Amino acid sequence: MTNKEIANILLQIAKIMELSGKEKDRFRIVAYEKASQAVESYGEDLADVYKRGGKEKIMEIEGIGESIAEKIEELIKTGKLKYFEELKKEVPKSEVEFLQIPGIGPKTAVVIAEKLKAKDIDDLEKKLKSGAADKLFKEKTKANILRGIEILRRMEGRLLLTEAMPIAEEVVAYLKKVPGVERVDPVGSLRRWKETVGDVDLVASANPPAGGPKKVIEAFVKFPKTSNIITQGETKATIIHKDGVQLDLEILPKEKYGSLLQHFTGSKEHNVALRTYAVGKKYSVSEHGIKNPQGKLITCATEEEVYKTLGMDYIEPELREDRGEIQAALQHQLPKLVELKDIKGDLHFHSNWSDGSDKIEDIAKAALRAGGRSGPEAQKLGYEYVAIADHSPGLGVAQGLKISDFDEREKEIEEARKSCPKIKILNSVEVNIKADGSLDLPDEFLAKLDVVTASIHSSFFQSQEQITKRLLLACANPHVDIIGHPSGRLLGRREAYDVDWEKLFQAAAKTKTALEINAFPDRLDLKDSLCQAAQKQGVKFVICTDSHRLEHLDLMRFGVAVARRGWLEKEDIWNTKGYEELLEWLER
DNA sequence: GCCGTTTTCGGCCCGACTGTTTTCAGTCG
Repeated sequence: MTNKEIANILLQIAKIMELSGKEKDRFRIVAYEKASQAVESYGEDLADVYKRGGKEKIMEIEGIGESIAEKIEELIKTGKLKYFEELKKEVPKSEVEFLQIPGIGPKTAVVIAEKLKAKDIDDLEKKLKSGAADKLFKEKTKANILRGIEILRRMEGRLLLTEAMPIAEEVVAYLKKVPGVERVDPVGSLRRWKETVGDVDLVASANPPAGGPKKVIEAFVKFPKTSNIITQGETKATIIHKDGVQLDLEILPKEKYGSLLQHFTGSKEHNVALRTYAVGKKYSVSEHGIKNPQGKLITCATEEEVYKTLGMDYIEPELREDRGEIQAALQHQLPKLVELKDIKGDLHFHSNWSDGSDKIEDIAKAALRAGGRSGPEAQKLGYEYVAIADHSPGLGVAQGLKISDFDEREKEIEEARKSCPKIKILNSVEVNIKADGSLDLPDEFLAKLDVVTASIHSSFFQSQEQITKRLLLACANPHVDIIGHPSGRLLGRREAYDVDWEKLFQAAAKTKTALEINAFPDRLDLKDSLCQAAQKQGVKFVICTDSHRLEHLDLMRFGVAVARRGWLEKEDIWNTKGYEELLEWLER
């Protein structure tokens, strides 16, 4: 039973309690919701935690007490939960389904099921459109529900961060040129660099003399790539970008900008935790400011003031997920997060020898020139090194190289080294970890290479035992330096393979094998919460782009974002080291 | 149900918007 499955059952319990209306204590419901979130974002599999320390160990997780720990125990042991099975009988399945529709809460869900007798969302939509629901809902409510259904269907394909960010940046750049605009900031999950986002939310402040909020809104809806204006008010507007993304802009008053920016950035969980802490200190935090114990409202023009007023260090947006950042901010123990400018090289680039599209010399020049940085920095800072890591023979689909090909390729690397002496070109491979855990290149050959990344590209659905064994064998191989995309997940397409993370982290730490944070858009693998868990075990990382084209070098910032969300510092990451120090690690 | 430098009992974040029952319940972020 995975954390996700356990979390889902806990959430279902909360929903059924709400729907049945029998549970008068709403905090009991909230407790299940919180526990669900705690389980879902927990870095290690609870089944493993249970194996190590039983129920008591599970109770150590914030938000899980004795009662819920017992339920988790039953789920892990039997795969079932009697309490849940009984509870499910209390409400029809359709009601739980209706709750997914934005704008519909428990009360309305019950009305839809009992009075309208809708069987499912499709049936509900039909009844709303045919007029069968007219007695129950007036026009606006009907339209509201239909819109909710549409949003739900669109939500099924949330945007990848790597798709949403460039759109947001383009709009921000556009708005910054509008007269009177002082500040523009992306907010929400986008500002926290979460791996997927729903809509693109932006906030801005404007100077009245130049026309004020209204003028800015007018400019916003005229953004050249607008396909549709949904709403346009005095201070707020929503447009649809021509490639289908919804963009929201809200103009905020300057004097409260900090409080509002903080509020809209979230996460919800972070804000709840922040407010809860504040209450303990007799403060009250809202988007309008902070009421001190004397009842005086302190307005915050900057986010820094918000945290400072509460006696905390400033918390970077990437950390605002309620994973201990508030406690750390109070104790001045927040990590100094790694930054893009710390990255000194990329260790995962596919050339046209395998499935990449570029010559080695061109890769070297591009890495030297831009070094994964876009914008003004790109001109100044280049990488010190880049590793050409083509696929090994086993990967037929990606034109993996035979040993003789690698020898040929080495000649081209030598030539590129001569024509491009300012950057170190490392002779590398992304070698396959086969189903039995062996590698598809012999050790004698791997020994000749500068750096070796080992990755799983086949037999994804083996048992946890099998998969873990493969990864442990790869770590134990003295020639393997990096485990590539350790979980194998593809966002929106494939679940991670089933790994015993605890064991992998221990092995990686012991053998000084780095885990890759793969910056490719639908990977972002190892994911943030696992990075955090691994770092605690002493694991080191590399952040690599897995580039197949020159422009993929720019993806580095998304890998860095994952590392930052995983609380990683410069010291945790090998490719922040200069070439000499990198060699020391590689020759360990 | 969870949790504790005020507490093992008695709290649990806060405010805005929406539709409509026109004074507030329901939902959201």
